[in-house]
Amino acid sequence: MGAKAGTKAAAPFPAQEHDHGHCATSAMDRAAAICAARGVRLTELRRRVLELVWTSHRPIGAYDILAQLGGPDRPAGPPTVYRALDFLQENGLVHRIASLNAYIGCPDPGHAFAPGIMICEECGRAAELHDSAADNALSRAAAAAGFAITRRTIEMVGRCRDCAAQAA
Amino acid sequence: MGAKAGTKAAAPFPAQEHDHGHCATSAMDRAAAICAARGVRLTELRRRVLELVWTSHRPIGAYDILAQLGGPDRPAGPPTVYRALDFLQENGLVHRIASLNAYIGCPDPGHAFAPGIMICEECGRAAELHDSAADNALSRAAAAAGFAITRRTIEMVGRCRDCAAQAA
DNA sequence: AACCGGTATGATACAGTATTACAGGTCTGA
DNA sequence: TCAGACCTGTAATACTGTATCATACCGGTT
Ligand SMILES: [Zn+2]
Ligand SMILES: [Zn+2]
Ligand SMILES: [Zn+2]
Ligand SMILES: [Zn+2]
Repeated sequence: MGAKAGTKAAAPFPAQEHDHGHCATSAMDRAAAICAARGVRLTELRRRVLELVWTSHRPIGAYDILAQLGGPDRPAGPPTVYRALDFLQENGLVHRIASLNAYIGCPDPGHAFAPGIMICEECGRAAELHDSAADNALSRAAAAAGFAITRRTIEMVGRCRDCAAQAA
Repeated sequence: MGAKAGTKAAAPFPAQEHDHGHCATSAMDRAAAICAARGVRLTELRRRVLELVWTSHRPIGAYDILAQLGGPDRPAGPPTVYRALDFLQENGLVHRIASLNAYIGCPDPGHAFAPGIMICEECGRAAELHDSAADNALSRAAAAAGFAITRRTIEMVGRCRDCAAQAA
């Protein structure tokens, strides 16, 4: 049951045993295309940071990225990674997760509205949730309180389908 | 549509010119009642921290509280205020706002589910939003993705009714 | 080629937020 | 009273993010 989905709605959490190399390379391809279309530069540094974000489906902290950027011998400075992350966020290629102080690659850059983020406390993976019914309900409720939303953050912690199945 | 609300739904943002002393003292009264009912101790330190949180409807940072706890001469240590804030959160008396690293007093302790938080970028005030339709829509959408929510964070930045009226 | 403005990166220092570890104090019930 | 749980103080440290200034790169112009 669950996903009745008239829409294609790519499975939010990928299968446990998937070809993650494909996730990563296709994310890099999409990023290159988007940057080209926007006329912004996906430099070597930004590419490396994005690759590090995409090493798994688990959110990664800025300082974890930092530690892997220059090797243990020649560490980079914090601004280096924060600037790259800012660039990637501005172009919708990564999302920041406020409740974790961490970053996750966006599997579908270009979506208009900020997605909800589901975080599995079992396996540590995070995935996006897009649902117009929930968006609309929230907007309506805020509007009823006289509040006009300009940005929002929705982060959910819980248990993903795979981990629930494994526990049973 | 929107808030059909069979519930009373107190106005989320208080009027600009309200008797805020009343907000604060009634919050302290509710806190005392809740702690008594739960058999936990609302100590002097915890009471002072809660009062500082309630000095306005604007979220306040832990270090702002810290600075006001012992005067500028004898500042308290960070664990002092963090422990008090942890206690207040556990008992539902304050909420943490992840996107601001700040804390806000809960005007209605005891509500079962975590509220959404509306943050006005104009006046800086924050208020809770409770809406069962939005809650349900989000829960349904997550369930459709096979995700079971145990905690959630919903934070909205925008413009409150008062500030919108003032701008017009 | 030499120049130039805009953009990106490097490097250092610092600010802001939160936790760990340990010691000492206070309350409460047996 | 005494033991044990709970609460607070203090110091040190870890984690997260910015400010500042200097240098390097890139693309277009002369
Ligand atoms: Zn993958
Ligand atoms: Zn999981
Ligand atoms: Zn008030
Ligand atoms: Zn406002």
